[in-house]
Amino acid sequence: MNETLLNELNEGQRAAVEYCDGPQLVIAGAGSGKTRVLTYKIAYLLERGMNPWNILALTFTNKAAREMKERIGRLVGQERAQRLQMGTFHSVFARILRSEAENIGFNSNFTIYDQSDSRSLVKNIIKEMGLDDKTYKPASVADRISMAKNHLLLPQQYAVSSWAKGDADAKRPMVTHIYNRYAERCRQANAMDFDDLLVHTFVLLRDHEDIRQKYVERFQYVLVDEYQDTNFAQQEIVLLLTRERGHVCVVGDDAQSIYSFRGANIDNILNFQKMYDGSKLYKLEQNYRSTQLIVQAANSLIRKNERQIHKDVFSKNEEGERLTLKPAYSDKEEAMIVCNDIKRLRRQEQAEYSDFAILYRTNAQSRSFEEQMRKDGIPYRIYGGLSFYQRKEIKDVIAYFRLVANPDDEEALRRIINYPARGIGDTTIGKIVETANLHRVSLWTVIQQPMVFDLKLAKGTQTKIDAFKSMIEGWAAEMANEDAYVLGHSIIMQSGISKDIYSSNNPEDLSRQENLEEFLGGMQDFVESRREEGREDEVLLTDFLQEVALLTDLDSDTDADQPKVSLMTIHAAKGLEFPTVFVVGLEENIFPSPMCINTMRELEEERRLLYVAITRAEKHCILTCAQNRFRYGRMEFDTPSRFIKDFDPRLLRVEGGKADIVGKQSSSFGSSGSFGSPARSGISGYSGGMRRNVQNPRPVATQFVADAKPRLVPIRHEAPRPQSAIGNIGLQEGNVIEHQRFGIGTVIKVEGSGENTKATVEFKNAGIKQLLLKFAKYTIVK
DNA sequence: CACGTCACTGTTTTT
DNA sequence: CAGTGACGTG
Repeated sequence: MNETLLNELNEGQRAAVEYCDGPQLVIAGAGSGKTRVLTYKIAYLLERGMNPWNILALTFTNKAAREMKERIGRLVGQERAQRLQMGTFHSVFARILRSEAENIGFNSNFTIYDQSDSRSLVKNIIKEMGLDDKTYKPASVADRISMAKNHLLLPQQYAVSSWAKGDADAKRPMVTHIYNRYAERCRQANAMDFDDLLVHTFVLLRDHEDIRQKYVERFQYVLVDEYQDTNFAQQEIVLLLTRERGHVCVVGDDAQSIYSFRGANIDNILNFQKMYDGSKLYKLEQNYRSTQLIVQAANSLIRKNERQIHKDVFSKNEEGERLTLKPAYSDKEEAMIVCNDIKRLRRQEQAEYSDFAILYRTNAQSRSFEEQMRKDGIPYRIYGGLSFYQRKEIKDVIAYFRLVANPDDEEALRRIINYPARGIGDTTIGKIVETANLHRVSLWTVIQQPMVFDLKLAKGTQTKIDAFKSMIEGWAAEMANEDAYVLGHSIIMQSGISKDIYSSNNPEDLSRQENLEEFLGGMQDFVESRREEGREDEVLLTDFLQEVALLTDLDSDTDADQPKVSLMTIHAAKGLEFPTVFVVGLEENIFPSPMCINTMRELEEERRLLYVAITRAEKHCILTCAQNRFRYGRMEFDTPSRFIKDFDPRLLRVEGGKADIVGKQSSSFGSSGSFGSPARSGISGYSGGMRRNVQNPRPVATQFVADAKPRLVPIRHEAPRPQSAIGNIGLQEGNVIEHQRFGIGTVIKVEGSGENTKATVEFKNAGIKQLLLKFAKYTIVK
């Protein structure tokens, strides 16, 4: 088995897979089979006898983890693969923090604040402190706090650090106090933000040697994917887990480090070898993805960067064609050019719509393409942007859930205490907040015992609050008995949300109704899936919330519909590949982003971003730029991006004879490669809760079915199972089934008997699943 | 306290 | 052009 496995790798990959005795850095050029090395390495470790639960693999997205698990499962069997410890830093450590919560003064039901919760809390604090929100812009302050946490600077340390000095110089001396208050408020609310998941993990492991030992013991081998995009906190956590044994393998490509705005530090990968004594470096340089000319063009671009680990990425695929730059007069024309190319290539090369991706720097750029594609009848799917879970009606519902699970959750409480309107207004909330702050307790504590905290309210108001309080308490009491779907349904009905949303039929409300039903359907799926997987005891509202908090819509990708053109930001395209890639909006003021042109470091990151975009392409890579663009509600003039001159002009064809756009050789600040350059610093699991149509933030014309009278999905009290009870008799290997949600799949294995019969099924689109037949809803096709 | 209107402002990427 | 906040009215 070992041999077969290794034979499918090239020499460099194989060497990287086989070395397991010490710290290891794998620099994997774009398209060089990075994921392949990781999956085979894990399979190799398993084959050598390591237990799957002793292997920790940290990925950048949940989706990547899921896919990798799946691929490993094909190599070594699904049962073993399922027991691997695999996920994002955030999801893996959130789980650990829940089980260790008491050790750091939290309750295991803690809420995870998303970015908008954080910002809103920061904003409230700024207001309460009487600071001017022009000097203290909530978003920037929140970002700064986030950045501090990524560097493991706790409030006390922050206060005496160079950061606080910097704030003082910038006439914002109070940031440190805001940070301090923010941390206290999170604690009172039994809440952690995304960054806290890392900070608290670090503190937990640092301050509790016994606990650290426990996890060192558990995670005998640690692998980190996309290491170039880890931040200081993540680096330190990995170090705490691996420093003795040194069984750590990090994989990444410094040329693809594009998340510094999130605290990612390219030095992590550049300095890995200094951090771990005796570490070995492996380089993967053969690109299997793209044609030669695409690889060469990408190389010519990235050469202009100063800070990088040298490598020679090459391709032995066909030579292919040069990059093409297609200048347009306007953003509108840009969209037309792209759509026409899609139609043309589809005809010429019998390509599917799913073979195309349109990549842009900012989400806002998707608009003109959407419009054009709708006009042309081209099916498309937008990734990212305003996700399903960020929509108002969904966030409202989730806020109720959150409050029921964790009544101390301040942001959830503020959000819904008066939604739907129940006569508890700003004045009242202000009083509650004031009292809570005075006594350093949560808002809920005050509401529960108004006398104790001397909260004075009008009688009428007090009655309303009491009603609200008992409503929440009522649900909380049911939380352990009812599954998430049943409880969620009654919350939506009883809270008045459904009444509010279903009271009118204007188009906006109609779409809110659909979203709500979608969401409820997703909860139902969640509960049923877990039952089918034999996890009957993990179907509660708290389980659902934990799932949902860290889910992004990139994760819910399983819809098997027709092929569609993909539209997304370049950041979201990391790790993906497409036969044809359009990189659009190559203009100054967009790409590089005007926010990122002040330092060499920033500019180099923008250039890496373009590098990432280009290297997503397998066969065709087409760049576009527009001369005029509709922005801020007016037409604006743009010039072509400076990066265009960075390409070797022999590798870039400009359409329409505007050859002057490309450079003869490197020029100007930022594109200086070997010439004198300006001063620089240094050297320089469950597969997707919402499985349906959770995408496009703006309605897509085609998909709105005229459902005469949309109404809340009627509740089912007892999961009906006759269908499957009949169905599973005689189900055996090789059968093809059609599952209610997963679609068509082939039965690979049937085990157990009677009540507990379990089948392993490989679905065409949903991957491999284990189903408890008692609950599964399917019919046998063959 | 709720709701409507008006003016302003700010625009990057996301676990 | 949106999304937000301030302000006034019912």
